[in-house]
Order: sequence, then structure tokens, then C-alpha cells
Amino acid sequence: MEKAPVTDPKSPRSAVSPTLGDVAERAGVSTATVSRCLNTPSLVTEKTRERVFAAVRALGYAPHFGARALAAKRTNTFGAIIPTMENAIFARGLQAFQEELEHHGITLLVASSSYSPELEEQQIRSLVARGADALLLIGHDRTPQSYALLETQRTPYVVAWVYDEHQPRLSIGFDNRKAMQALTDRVLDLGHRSLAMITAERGGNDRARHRYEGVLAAMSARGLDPQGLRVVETPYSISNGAEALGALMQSGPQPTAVLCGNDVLAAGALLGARRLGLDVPKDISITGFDDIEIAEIVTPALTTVHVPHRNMGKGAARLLVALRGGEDPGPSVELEATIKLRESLGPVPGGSPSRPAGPRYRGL
Amino acid sequence: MEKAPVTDPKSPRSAVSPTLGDVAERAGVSTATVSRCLNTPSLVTEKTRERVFAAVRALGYAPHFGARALAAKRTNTFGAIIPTMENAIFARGLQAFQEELEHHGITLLVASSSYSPELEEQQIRSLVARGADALLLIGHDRTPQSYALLETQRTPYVVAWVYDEHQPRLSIGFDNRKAMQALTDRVLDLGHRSLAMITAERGGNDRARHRYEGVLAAMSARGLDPQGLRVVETPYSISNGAEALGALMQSGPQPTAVLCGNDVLAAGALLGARRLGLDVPKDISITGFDDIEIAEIVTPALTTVHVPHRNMGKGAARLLVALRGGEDPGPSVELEATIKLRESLGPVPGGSPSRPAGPRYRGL
DNA sequence: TTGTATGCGTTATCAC
DNA sequence: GTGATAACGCATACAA
Repeated sequence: MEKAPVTDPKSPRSAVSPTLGDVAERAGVSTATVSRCLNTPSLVTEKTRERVFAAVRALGYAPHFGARALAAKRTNTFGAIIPTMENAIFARGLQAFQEELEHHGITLLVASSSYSPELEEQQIRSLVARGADALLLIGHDRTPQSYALLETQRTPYVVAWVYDEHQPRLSIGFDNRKAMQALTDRVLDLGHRSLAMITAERGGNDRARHRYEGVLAAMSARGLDPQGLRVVETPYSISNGAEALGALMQSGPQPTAVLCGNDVLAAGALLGARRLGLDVPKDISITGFDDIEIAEIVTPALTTVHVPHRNMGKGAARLLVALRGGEDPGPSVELEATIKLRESLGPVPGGSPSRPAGPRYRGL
Repeated sequence: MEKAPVTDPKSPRSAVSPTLGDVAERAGVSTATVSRCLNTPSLVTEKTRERVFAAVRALGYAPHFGARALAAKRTNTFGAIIPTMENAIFARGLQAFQEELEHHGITLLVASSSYSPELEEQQIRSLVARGADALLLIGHDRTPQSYALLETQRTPYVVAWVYDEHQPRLSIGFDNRKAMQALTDRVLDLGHRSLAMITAERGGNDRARHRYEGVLAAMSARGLDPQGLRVVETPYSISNGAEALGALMQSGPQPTAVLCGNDVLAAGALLGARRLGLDVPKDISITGFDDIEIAEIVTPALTTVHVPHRNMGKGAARLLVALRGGEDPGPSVELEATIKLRESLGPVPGGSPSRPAGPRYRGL
């Protein structure tokens, strides 16, 4: 295999990005002075500063990030690895995170793991290698290697979107179990006894798992048999939510309320119900989780759990900035998630709270 | 101001990430051999390879990206700058882009510009400085400095989401003007004569501008006065869409059809209509653009323009890979956008196609 | 197959 | 206030 030179070998000088040296030469100063102009302008004379910046502009100079990281051992870059960018679940929180970092002159690098711990490990490796000064991670579930990596590389990180008193790591978030239990309580209050849940895959996803456990806990607390909960597990997506609802209604005992692991699944379930000619909430109630924008725009609007997206993002940024600065970030932060009652949740159809409703829907 | 050492000064050795040298020492080989093991394993004996990898694992070694970029002058990293991550407009395309890059062993860095050319310039600078081998950009509108930067840094890039024969740059996308004109044609076919448009800010956003022009073109082609088009310009968001629709209906001539610059605005408009007690499409028709997931889940489902998200993403990746490899990527690629007819578009209320409908709604 | 030596672009520690 | 110059961690041409 032959290697052809990428650029014209006759003008090698112009073929490559300008460096500090080029700028220095053109400005008639040393590289040290140029570096100072860029990093600590106050230490340099107004006059030379002007000359240097003129040269910078003329050459279109941009500092080489790698070289800078190598020499300075700091990148002013934080990383965030979120499970997905395909829907807006993490968008608002990430936005707030980014805004707060901006105030500190920190650049944010975002990667998505597609809910795969292995992929996440790879992303962590990549971000750490890139010199990320600190990392934002979602949830506690990840490979041991991931944690080992963060440890040996001494990269500060914070776990967001969850608050779990049993976990030792610094985190900021809410108690997913408690929140889902509270929502389920509301559902049970309305007389529903035949429940189903559509959840994301619970392996490697503690948020999903805790939400599921929250439903069970609420049932047990009322003396209901948790075994009575019908469960469909499927990746987060609208079409999967629709299919899951179809599957639930097509066989087995008919639920009067379907609790969804998040708003995306719930929006899908709503769609699925509509396709079956079911009225929500008259025939069946559906609830979501997260309170992202679609929760409000679907018809009927979703009863859901409102999650403190922006506070988590902003708080996470502050914790990380403190950590990087060698300060004590303090303990993990628990934020409140609140129930948002909207039209998709109604009383159990045609029955008193004590009498489970019979099947109201048959076949396709 | 005092500077305290971040780590225990007594064990400076363990306080820092392991380097190639550390691995080499532990494995009893030279740094060159370790480097080869990592980059071209085939050039190294099975036996030494094992020793080296054992050392790598034991130390939790991860190569320093900056140093690597500095020495190798290539990062195997591409960058993408999209206008927003807050909604799913670019999610599917980006996903496809990423998947294709993965096949080539390339890592993707994503940044968002919040629809601001200045911010985008900054992001370009950042990604270029980080050594991105190539860049994916959305649309042609950006600061001259941005283009100058890409030029002087010799960073290959491709413009996606648009196909504009008047622009010389390599691009892959569809003709936004033509697509919107086609959609408007359908609307006019149904007898609508009193049109309104809710558009994103058109400055620095050629997609929005072209879509707007598409509506005008369709009207002109039918002999309608483009001046008759009522226009509200507002940033993409659901609530803005809802407000915009309210504003349109609250004063001035009542439109029978509202064309929205994208699905997010359209979903908002739908919401706004519902709040006013208007039935869609009986009282008023509403259309979107992009065909993202919410288009299907709102009630009524949105008539919209289906955009070849995944093909754009995948195609863009291929163009960039070719460019980076010094190959000829060929000419810009025009993809087709197609009309997706759904329930939100109906015939003009209570009137023959030739007779514009009178006001059907008054006050708040 | 492996080791040696050099340079990548920047920061920072010194002198001046 | 400014200029040499030594790291920083890695890849690679070259020598062995």
C-alpha cells in the first residue's frame, strides 16, 4: 500500500496548521510571550499583546488542544455520558449542566451509551483519555471496570438522576423507588386493583429497577399481591410502548391502569390504546415518568412524575466543579420528585374501589 | 493565594495516571514495544504481547489522547455540531451518523450551538483544536470566520440537512424550499386560501428561511399574493408554537391552515388550538416538518414532510470518511423529502375551494 | 521482533 | 516584561 502525501509537498509550510512558533515568528517575539498573551494577557505589554493578536488573527491560529493538555495537565473540559440522545429524557438536565459549566469556562463533551454498560465503559475510557477533568454519569449501574478506570485515572465524577442511600458514591438526584411508589399510591387510591407495568430493561438500569420496585412496594403496602402485577419489559421507545400495551390487552387479565417506566413508553401506550379503540382514562388509565415535554402535548395529557431536571443538572455541575478544585463537595444531594396529575389517570372504570372491574375489552 | 497539592505528596508516583513508560517498565520492554502492542499488535510476539497487556490491565493504563494526537497527527475522532439537542429533530440522523462512524473505528464528539452562529464558531474552534479529523455541520449559514477557520486548519467538513444547488460546498440533504412548496401545494389543493406560517427565526438558519420561501413560492405559483401570508417567527419549542397559534387567532384575518416550520412548533400549535377550543382539522388545519416521532403521537397526527434522517446521517459519514482519506467524495448529494399526509390537514372549513372562508373564531 | 532516539505543540520554570 | 529551555506522553524512523 502506498502512502500519498495528503498535501502538496512543494509548500509544506502552508499545508499545516499554524503553531505557536509561527505566531511568535510573525509577531517577532518568543513562543513564551505568545503563550502568555493567550493565557495570562495581564502579564504582557499592551503593545506586544496587540502585535501578537494581530499575528494570531492573520494566521488563523488555534492552539492545539492535545499539546495544551499535555503541557498543562488540565483541559477545562468535563464529560457527560447519558444513556440516550434519541429522546428528550436527559435534554433539559444536560442543558442546565452545560449552562452552569459555561459560567466556569468549562467545555462539555457529551457521549451516549445506548443504555449499554459496555459501551459506557468505552465512552468513559474515551473521555478520560481525552483528559476530561470530571465526568457526569447517570445512575449507579456500570461495570466494575468502569469504576476501576475512574479510580486509577483519578477522574472525579458524580452520579446523577438517582438518590440511593445505599450507594456510597457522590450523587445528586431523587429516589426513584419512592417517587414511583407515591404515584402508584395515587393510582390505587382511585380504586385500581388490576395493574400492569411497562418498564425499560432493568438490567444495568437502576432507575428502571427502582421504579419497578416502587410499584411493588405500593402494592404490598396495601396488602395486594405483587405477583398480580403484569410486567412487560421493553426498550424505551414510542413504538415499543404501543406494542407493549397491545400485548397486555391481547391476553391475560386486563389491567385497568398501566404504569409506564417513563413518558416515552407512556406516550406509546397511549397510542397503543387509541389503536385498540380504548378511551383513556375512561377505559384504562396510563401514567408516565419524567415529565418531559411530550407528557403535556399528548392527548390525554399524561399523569406522570415530575423530575427536577434542571436542578439536577445545575447541582451536578457545581459538585463537579468543587471536586475538581479539590474542595469538599459535601454529601450526596436528594432532590424531590413530585406527582403531576393530568388527564390520563382516572378512577377505575365501572366499579367501586373495592370491587375489581371485570374485563371490558376483548380480542383485537 | 496558596496552592495546596491535590494529592498526597508522599506518594507522588501513585498520584498520577500511569504512562507508556510505566507499562513498559512493568512489562520489562521498551515504550516502543508497548506502543506497538496497542496500535499494531500484529508486529509483536504473542508472548511479549501478553506480558504487555497484563501490565496494561494491572496498571489500569489508558493512553493519553493529547499526547497521542500530538505524536500521530490524527485522532480518529469526528465532530458534529447540531443546532439543538433539546428536541429530537437531529437525533435520528445523528444516530445513523454515529453508527456508520463506528464501523470505521471513529469516535464521535457532539456539540450543540443553540442555533447561534457565534456559539457554533466557538464549537468549531473547540472541535478543531481537539483535533477532530472532520466535521459534520448543519446548513450553510455560519460566520465567515467559521469557514476561514475550517480552511486554515484544513479540516474536512460536510454540510447536512440541506441541498442547495447555489452553494458550492459539499453537502448532503434535501431541498427545503421545494419540500415546503410541495406541502403547501397540498394545502392549497384542499381549498385553503388564508394561510399562516409559524417559523423558527430565519436569521442564520437557511432551513427555516427556505421553508418559508417554499410557502411563498407555492402561493405565487397559484397567483395568490404572498403578502397575504401571516407569519409568526419564534424559536423552536412546543410552548412557543402554542403561543404563536394563539397570537395568530387572536387578531387579524383568521387563517384556515397554519404551516409550521417544524414538528415541534406544529405540536405546540396543536396544543394552542386545543386550548382555544378549536378542532383540528375541522376548524383549522396544521402542518409540521421533519416527521419526528411526536408527529405520529399527537392528536390528530401531523401532516408533515418526511425527512430522510438516517440516510443523511449515514451518507454524511461516508462523505467525511472519504474526504479524510484523501479520496474524492464526489458531488453533493440530494435526497428526497416526501409529504406525509395525516389527520391534521383537512379541507378548508365550510366553503368551496374558490371562496375563502370567513372568520370562524372570535376573541379569546 | 525489539530498542533507541527524536519530535509533535504547548506550558512553565527559570534567568535575564 | 520577555526569552531560553525543559518537561509533558506518545508514535515512529531507524538501528540493531
